[in-house]
Amino acid sequence: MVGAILTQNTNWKNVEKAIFNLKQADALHAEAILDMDNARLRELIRPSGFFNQKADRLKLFCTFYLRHGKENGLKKLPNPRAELLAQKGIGPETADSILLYALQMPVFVVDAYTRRIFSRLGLISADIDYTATQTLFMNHLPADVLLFNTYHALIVEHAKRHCRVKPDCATCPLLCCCDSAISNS
DNA sequence: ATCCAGTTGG
DNA sequence: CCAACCGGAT
Repeated sequence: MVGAILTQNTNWKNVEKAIFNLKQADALHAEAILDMDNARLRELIRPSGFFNQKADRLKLFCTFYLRHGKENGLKKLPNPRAELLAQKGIGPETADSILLYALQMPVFVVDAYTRRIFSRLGLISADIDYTATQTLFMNHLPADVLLFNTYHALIVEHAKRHCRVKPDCATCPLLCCCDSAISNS
């Protein structure tokens, strides 16, 4: 859950450093994060960028998390997703990441990579929003936690290896079925 | 449409 | 050196 918040618009490598810092400080849990003064927390999570905002968001989330009785409490809520979205600093992707990766609920996580890859392939339009993209995937896949988990991870990996902003199409495994493939380069 | 911000890989 | 980074709030 900490990772889901810290990785907002940030490279995961940087998030790992921040999480490592929290572990070293024996502070990778809600109580410790809340007990820490903000200056200290900012320093620990600094590598993940946007550290002022994220320190505040982490604390707000920890309060929310404890108020509902940690993981089990969150999972038992009538509508966990709506509760998460009501928190400042938790948007659709962060909420869904928490639902899927932390609470093991079958929710498909959409990110900028998902839309970039699939719009380039020609399977969705470029301006489709988060919810519509998510609905499309969930209407065409069985609701399976492990499948959604792996599928999203593979999308991230593919975007980093080939389907970057400046794409590397030459060695792309999806070259054959992509509308936007750049012939050479 | 802008701001938030340090880190990494090319 | 600089593009890019598993977004969200205003």
